[in-house]
Amino acid sequence: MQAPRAIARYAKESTDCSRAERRRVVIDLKRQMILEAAQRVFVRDGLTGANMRAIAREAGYAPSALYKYYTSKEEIYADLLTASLERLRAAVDAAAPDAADASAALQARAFAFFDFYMERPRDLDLGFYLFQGLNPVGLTPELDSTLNRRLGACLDGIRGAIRELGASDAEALRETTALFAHCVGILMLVHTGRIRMFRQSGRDMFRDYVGTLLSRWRRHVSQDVTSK
Amino acid sequence: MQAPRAIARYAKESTDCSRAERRRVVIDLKRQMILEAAQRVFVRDGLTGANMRAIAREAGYAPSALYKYYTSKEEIYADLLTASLERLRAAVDAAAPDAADASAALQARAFAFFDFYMERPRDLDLGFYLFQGLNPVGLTPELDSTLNRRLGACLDGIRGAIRELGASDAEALRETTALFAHCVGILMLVHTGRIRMFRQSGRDMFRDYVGTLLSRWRRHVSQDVTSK
Amino acid sequence: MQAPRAIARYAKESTDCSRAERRRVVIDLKRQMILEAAQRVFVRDGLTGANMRAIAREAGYAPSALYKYYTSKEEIYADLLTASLERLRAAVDAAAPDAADASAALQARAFAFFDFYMERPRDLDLGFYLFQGLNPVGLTPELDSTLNRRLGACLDGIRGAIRELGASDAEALRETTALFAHCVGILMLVHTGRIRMFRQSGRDMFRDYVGTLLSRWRRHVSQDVTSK
Amino acid sequence: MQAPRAIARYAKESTDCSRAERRRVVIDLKRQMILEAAQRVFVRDGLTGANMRAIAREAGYAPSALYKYYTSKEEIYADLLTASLERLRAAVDAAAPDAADASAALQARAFAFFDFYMERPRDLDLGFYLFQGLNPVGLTPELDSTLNRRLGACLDGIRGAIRELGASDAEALRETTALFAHCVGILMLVHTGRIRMFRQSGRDMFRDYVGTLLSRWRRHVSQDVTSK
DNA sequence: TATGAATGAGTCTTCATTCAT
DNA sequence: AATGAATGAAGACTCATTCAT
Repeated sequence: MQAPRAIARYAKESTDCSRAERRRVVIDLKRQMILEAAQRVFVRDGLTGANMRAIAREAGYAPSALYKYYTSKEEIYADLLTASLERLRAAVDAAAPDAADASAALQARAFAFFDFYMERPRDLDLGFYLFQGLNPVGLTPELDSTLNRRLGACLDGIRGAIRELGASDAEALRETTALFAHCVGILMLVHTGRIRMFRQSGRDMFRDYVGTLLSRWRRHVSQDVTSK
Repeated sequence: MQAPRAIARYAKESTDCSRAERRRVVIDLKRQMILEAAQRVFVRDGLTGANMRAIAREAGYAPSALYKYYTSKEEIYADLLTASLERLRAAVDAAAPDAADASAALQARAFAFFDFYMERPRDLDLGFYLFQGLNPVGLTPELDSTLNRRLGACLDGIRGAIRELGASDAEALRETTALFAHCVGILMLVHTGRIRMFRQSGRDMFRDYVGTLLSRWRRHVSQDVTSK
Repeated sequence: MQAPRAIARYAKESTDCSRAERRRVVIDLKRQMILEAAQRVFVRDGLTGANMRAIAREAGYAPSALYKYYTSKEEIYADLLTASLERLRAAVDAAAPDAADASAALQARAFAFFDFYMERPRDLDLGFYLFQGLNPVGLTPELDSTLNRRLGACLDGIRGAIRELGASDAEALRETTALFAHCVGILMLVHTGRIRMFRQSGRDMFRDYVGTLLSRWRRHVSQDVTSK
Repeated sequence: MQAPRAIARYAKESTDCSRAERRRVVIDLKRQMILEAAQRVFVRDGLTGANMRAIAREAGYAPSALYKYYTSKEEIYADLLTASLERLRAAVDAAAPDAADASAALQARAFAFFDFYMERPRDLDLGFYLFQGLNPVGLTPELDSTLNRRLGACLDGIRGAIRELGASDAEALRETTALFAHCVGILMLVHTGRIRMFRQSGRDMFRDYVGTLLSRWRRHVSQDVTSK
């Protein structure tokens, strides 16, 4: 599925045909295929079930072959999260491509974010595992900042929309952070099943929060308008 | 820490000196000490590092000796969380013993809750692990509902205060759940270090949230007053 | 507390009152009680389930207390088999107390033997375990010959009856051995469930064998008679 | 012993040299070698001593390496018994290839059976252990019936010979079962050393039994002849 | 006399990883 | 480029036994 795409990408992008370049592309392709296998295993068996054997089997490789493309399990996990964040960004960006109305854009993007994890508990797992449980070997400072940047990119659209609603840069950042935290909190509750104990709906709760957020800044906007 | 307390408890509570009673107390004490060792291992090495061998070593036992006091690893984990929730409850209850002012009580309790986990990231870990990752063997329905009840008890004071501010039962439950979620979300951000990326302070964020919550219901109260 | 009671019991049973003797009696009594507990555990849980913990629990002792009366698990097992063989002998002896008719006596005793093990698979287990699997520590030459003697005593009645049917000492021994072997073989088949595969009844097979044996020596008798 | 044979078998049987085929053969060979190591450990240390560590050591492997070839200890045990029964069948079949004379064939096969176990007490152990003590995990109904069939096959030749001597199907089955039981019983006596106590020779006893059996059915045959 | 505490050797099994080919 | 073979460290847990009290 992905492979032909990668080939296509290669055909398009690569004009020079140096041997090293070709090799690089093939390796990237294989890494991609391994990653997709890992993703399938992850979705199927979760964190505990996703071991090198299982990933290798799913990828059609012997376990040892994986080490040609990834130096450790942690590296695969890290790449998996990177890809996950990439998909998240795509989902959020796709939510409000033409941000005519800041308020609508904010809502659309926030829900895109929320729903992405709501529907993909394994991606949430992965994020938490990597962001906190990852082996020192795996979580290099470089990787950490890369992941940060990717996560930040996912939230940029939301922050932009809040700014458009009249918030300063600092305010927008604070609100975005709070929104992110609230989102994460609700997702944890849902994901661990604790939400049942409160007899609430995660999505309704998130809607409430976004509603409050919007009203806060819409009022602000009108006040601004009024004050002019 | 705990050991002297346990001894003190014994001295206070136990007036009869029956052998069985005495033995029970000693066993409880040892369980407590093992638990504390487990807690230390947990704090030092996290979830993955907290295996029976490490706990035994920390407690000064051979691994097999632990099984006199706990029938399985999961049981230790479960007790660890139970104790953690108990400490949490004590912290929250101690925060506003005489709830003269509902608003002040809410604030005090909410911050007690927040600060407890803020200062004890491993307790948070533990809660998440147990609430989601615990072995089917360990997380019996009974244990699950016990843990739920304990967590609920921690939040009861907060819910009560919100009700006193004029919220209905259902509203108070929703607000409490949202507060809990927000709290959890911020703690995750802090705990995973992601908060740095947003250049925010977790505690300030939480203060903001509680402030908004308070103003929402204080206004409500005054509206109530006005409407009368 | 215990002493007076023990003395009273002893006063009934024993006539000489030396301290050492008294102690001996008490120890034997306790050994007996432990043995009975072990027997119950054995019947309930089989060879694999019969560990020191279980035996101690059943006997109302702490595991370590057992070592005052038995120096090892193997010793308990050995005593268990000794007692089992004793019961077997009682059963066989009780089968034909007044051996008027040698043929009837043989039949009665043989079936007593067979049925004893037929109804008590655990005793069979025990016998095989001890006779073959016992730790070198447990199976001393003395014990071995004791067990042999006890087993021999169980078969004496049968051997005597065969002799009465006209067999010489050597012939009677050979026939008894063969009968014993046949009996053991059938019991193994029954006990392991293999008999089902042959769609036969263990008891019928044994009856056939005894029938053949009887006819062989009854004929012999009549031939003797005829030749006179 | 077996290894060269396995290689020879490969050389003979395998004309196609596909990689998979070759690999299959090597794996079979290694399994065979592990099996032989297990067999040696069994013979040396008996059932209780034959644990994975010991087998691995004997085979020149690390314990974990065995799991490439066998998924569990029980599987090794099962294979061991299967191979044992296979060797037994070969021994019995080789005993009277051209069954010209039913009486001679019966004798030859019966003794082949008897001698096989007489010379290999551990195979007997193994059989009993597996047929009764095997873990539920290991003794699946399929395995059970396979083992039954293999054991049955070993006795088919004997049963056939008895039938040729004039017994009906049912009679032949009964006699075969009885012969098997007798054989097992004697072997147990020999194997546990109890036979010494009776001062008999196991082989002589078995000869007697077979003699009686033969005379019973030979007479039958002549009676048949006479009645014609 | 009996106990509770504790141990250490042992059980099977899993898994990430290495290395010669 | 890929593999199969193999490893070693680690996992939880059991059990007979010892010893101070």
